[in-house]
Amino acid sequence: MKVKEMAELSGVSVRTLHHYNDIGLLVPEEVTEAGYRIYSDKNLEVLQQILFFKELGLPLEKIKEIMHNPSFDRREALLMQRDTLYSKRERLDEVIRTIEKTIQELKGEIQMSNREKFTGFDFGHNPYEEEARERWGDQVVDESEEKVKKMTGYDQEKFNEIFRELALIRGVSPESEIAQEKIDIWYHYLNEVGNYSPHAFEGLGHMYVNDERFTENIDQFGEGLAEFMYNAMSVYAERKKN
Amino acid sequence: MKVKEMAELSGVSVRTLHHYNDIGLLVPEEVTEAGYRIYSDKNLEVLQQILFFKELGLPLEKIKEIMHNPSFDRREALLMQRDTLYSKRERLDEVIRTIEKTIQELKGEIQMSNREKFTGFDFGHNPYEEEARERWGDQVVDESEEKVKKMTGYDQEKFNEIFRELALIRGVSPESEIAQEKIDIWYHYLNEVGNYSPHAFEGLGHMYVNDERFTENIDQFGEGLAEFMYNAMSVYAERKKN
DNA sequence: TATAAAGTATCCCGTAGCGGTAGGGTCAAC
DNA sequence: GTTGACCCTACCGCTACGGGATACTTTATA
Repeated sequence: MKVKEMAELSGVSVRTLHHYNDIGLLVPEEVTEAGYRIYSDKNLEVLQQILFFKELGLPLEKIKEIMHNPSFDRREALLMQRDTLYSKRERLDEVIRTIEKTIQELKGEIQMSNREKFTGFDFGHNPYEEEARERWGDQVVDESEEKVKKMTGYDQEKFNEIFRELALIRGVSPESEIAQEKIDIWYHYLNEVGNYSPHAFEGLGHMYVNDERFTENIDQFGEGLAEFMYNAMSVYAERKKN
Repeated sequence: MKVKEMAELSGVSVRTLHHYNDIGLLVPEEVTEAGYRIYSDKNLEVLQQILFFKELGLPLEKIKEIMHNPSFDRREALLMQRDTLYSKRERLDEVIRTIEKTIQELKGEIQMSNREKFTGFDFGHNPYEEEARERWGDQVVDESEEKVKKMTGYDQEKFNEIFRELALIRGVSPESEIAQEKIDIWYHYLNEVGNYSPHAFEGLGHMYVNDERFTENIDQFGEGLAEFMYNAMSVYAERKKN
C-alpha cells in the first residue's frame, strides 16, 4: 500500500510517515522506481508497535533503539507495554482523584495541602522509559557481559586483539578498506559466538554509542573507538544488505 | 515563596516556571528589587489549573487564552476538566483493549482487521481542545453577538464609527498617541455596555486575533484591523495596570 | 488518448515547550 | 567576609513533526 492508505489506516499523517522514514524508524518495505514508498502489512504491524511505545511517551530515538535491538521480541514488548499502560492509567486515576478533591475543596467540604494539589502529575524522569530500558537495554548489556565472562582464554585474547587493532585505526574513514576489513573480522568473530544478521549487527553498533556502559568499556581501548565502530558497523551492515 | 519552593511543591521545573512567566501564562504575584520571583498561594492554584489543562493536551497558548478570558470561571473549569479527564481515561482504555487484543492475536486466539489495530490512538484533531473551545471561546463570541443584537440604533452607529476610525489609522504604531486615544474610546465604550478590567480588555483583544469569527468580523472594516487592535489594546491594558 | 485531478516526492523553514549552560548577582550563615 | 545555596537573564539546542513550494507520477474521466 502507498503512504495515504497507510496513513488512513493507522491515523497518523503522511508527513509523519515521511518523518519516520527519514529518521529510519519505519522504512517502507519497498520503493518504486518513481520513488514511491510501498508499505507492507509487516510495516503496519511495526507502526502499531511504534505507536504503543509512543503512547508511553518514549522518544522516537529510544523506540528506534529498542526495536533495532537484536534481542527485541514482539511478544515481550507487547506484554510490557500492556503493563506500562496500566500504570499510566493508574496515574491518570490519581489526577482524576486530585481534581475531584479540588472540586470538593472549592465547595468547602474538605481541605487539601499544597502538596496534595499536585499528586498525579508526571514530570521530569519518565518512569516508562526507565522500565523499557531495563527490559531491553540492560538485557543486551547483561548478555554481552555474560558472554565475556564465559570466554575462554583464547577468545579473550582474540577479542582484545580485534579491539586493539580497531583502536589503532580509529582515525581513518569508516568507509575505508582497512576499517571495513577489520569490521569484517569483528562481524565474523561475533557470528562464531552468537548469531548476528547485518541488521542486528547495526543495532549492536548503535548501542555502542547509545548505552554508556558499552561506550565506556569500548573506549578503554581508545577514546572515540565506540563511535568509530558504530560508524564502520553501519557502513558494513548497509553494504552487507545489498 | 520563591521559584524553588514553588517548583518542588508542584513538581514542575524552575525552568518551566521561568518559561510560563516569559510567555505570560503564570506571572508571579510579586517581584523583589533584585528581580526574584515571589509566588503566592493564588499563583499555586493557578498553576494547578494550568496543569489540569495541560493534562488534557491543550497548548499553552490556548490555556492562556482560556484563563485570560473575561468569563473564565474556576468552578466550571474544574468540572469540565474532570469530565474531559474521564474521556481521556476511556480513550486510554481503548488503547489497552487494543493491545490486549493484539496479544491474543499473536497467540492465534483471534483475528484483527487492520483498522482495529489502531483504535484508541489519538492524532491530529484534539477532542479536548474542541470541548474547551466550545466551553469558553464560543461563550465569549456568543455573548458578544448577543450584545451586538441588543444594541440600539445609537449604539450601532457609535460602534461602527469607532471601528471605522480605528481602521483608518491602523497603519500607525500601536503605541502612538493617536492609536491609544482611539483605543481609550473603545475601552470606555465597552465599559458602558459591560464591565471590563484592563486584564479582561487584553483578553478580549487576544481573542480578536485568535478566534477567526472575531477576526473576520473586525477585518471587514479593514484588513489587519483585528491585529492592530490587539496590539494597541495590549499596550493600553499594560499602561492602565500601572 | 489526451488532459485534468489526485497522489507523491523532496527540500526547507517554522513552531512548541522547555533543557541546559554560561555569566553574573544575592542572601543567609558561620 | 567569605562560602555555598539560590536567584537572575540571555541564548542556543532539541524533538516531532506541520505546512508550503515546486516538480514529477499515476489514475480517472472526457
